Amino acid sequence: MHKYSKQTRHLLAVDCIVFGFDGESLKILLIQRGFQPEKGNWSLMGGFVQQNESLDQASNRILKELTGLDGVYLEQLHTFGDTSRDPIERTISTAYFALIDIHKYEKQLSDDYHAEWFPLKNIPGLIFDHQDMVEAAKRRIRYKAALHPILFELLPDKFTIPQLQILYESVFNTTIDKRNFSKRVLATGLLIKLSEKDKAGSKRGAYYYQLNKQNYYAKFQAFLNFIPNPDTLLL
Amino acid sequence: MHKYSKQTRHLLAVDCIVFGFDGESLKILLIQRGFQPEKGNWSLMGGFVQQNESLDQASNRILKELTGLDGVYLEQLHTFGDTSRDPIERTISTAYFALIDIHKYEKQLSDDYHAEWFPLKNIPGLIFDHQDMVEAAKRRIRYKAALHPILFELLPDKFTIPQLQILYESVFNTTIDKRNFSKRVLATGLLIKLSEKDKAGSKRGAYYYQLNKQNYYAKFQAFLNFIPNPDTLLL
DNA sequence: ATTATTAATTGTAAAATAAACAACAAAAAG
DNA sequence: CTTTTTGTTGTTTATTTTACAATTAATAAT
Repeated sequence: MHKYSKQTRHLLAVDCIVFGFDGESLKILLIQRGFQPEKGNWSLMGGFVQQNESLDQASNRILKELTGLDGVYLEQLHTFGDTSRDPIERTISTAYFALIDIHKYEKQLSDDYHAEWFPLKNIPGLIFDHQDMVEAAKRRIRYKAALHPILFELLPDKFTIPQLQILYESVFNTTIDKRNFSKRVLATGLLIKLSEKDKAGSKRGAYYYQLNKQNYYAKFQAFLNFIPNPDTLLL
Repeated sequence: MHKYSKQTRHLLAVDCIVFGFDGESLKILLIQRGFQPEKGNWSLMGGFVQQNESLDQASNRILKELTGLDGVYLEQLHTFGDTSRDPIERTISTAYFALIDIHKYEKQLSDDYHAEWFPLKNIPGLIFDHQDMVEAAKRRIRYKAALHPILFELLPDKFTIPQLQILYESVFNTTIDKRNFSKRVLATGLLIKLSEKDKAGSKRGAYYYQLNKQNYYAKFQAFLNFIPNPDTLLL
């Protein structure tokens, strides 16, 4: 039942870039495409948008179907609409990126699905324009993480400050002074110190911290660096 | 010739939020929708994506068809994909935002087209989810302008520092100290002082400035505030 | 011609923030 | 008990940001 009867209709897809952190480096999740063309080649998790679902619903559904991941941080990135991006038939694709705690789903991913993690610095050739999507996602995650505390989504519920620092250093490909880093993150008021220690990484052990969820939401938007007195802004 | 033969096809639209600045307040451009449903009601500039054009091409074409605007700053904002956003038939729409010098096109817009400028603080009811799109565009322009010098796109080729300040103050809905503001913008190295003055706004007259295009592109990406030593980053 | 008015231009001191820098503590291994 | 390894903490300096007001240039008014 086409009401706008004269208009062309298009194929619409969703592709998901899933970031994970294993304590050493930032990785993304890839699968081998299960159908022609490019069957067997590495690909992002993608699929077509159905008639009765929103883009957000489609991205969640596709991610779950292909990896089992559910209820994770998922955010729309960009829509890729070049006419020849899919050589078979024109398809517009909206890319989403996800941030997950890599260990939380490790077993599930390798047992039930055939997804594999690849370090960002060593990504195989990807189908179509998926390489562009990954690049855009890398830029976005850096951009956003420079202003908002989203990287906590990549860590387990309990984490240590050295772990957090390694994460930041690997996302931004830099090194940060230990003293200044911990001063800085503790000053945000986002962390709650636990009495328990993580003994895995060192002899002495490092204290676990948890996110203060309340402050997390409250401070998520505090970022306008260029503008003086951001508190006086009517947002 | 449908190669992915089993898949549903969708209507795809593009909607453009055009921002302009008249020296006093930030405004957006609206038109009265020319066809049913909602004919005659205020709407963003929108249209359907054709088979043989990319999204970027579609947004440029639609903007030109409906307003005559060509070659302006246009950037993809977000894709709105709720199933019921268009009550007639499901349509996914990718929103773009544009920044233009309002005076440059003032006559053209009112003579040849029936577009009208509305101050951001006084926008009429809009069709469909266009209000959401405008809100998202406002957030994006603030976000981006806090980090990148995009607001210059809203000004004429020659502008004065007081004009620039009013623009920033109106985008961020705040007030800024004159001395600190001019120190700050001049320190960016983005401005070239001209010998000519603008006598319109005051008796004394304010010097015109121009953008230093080279520095503009070079410094556009300099923003990573959270991260120390951004120069050492491998981008 | 003098004075009044208006908006543009410019500098400095104080405060806040960020950067540089190293010693000590805790626990395990030997 | 000594060594080794990694976690934790503080101070000084430099840089950046903020707060704050007098002067200048031009026109308008008398």
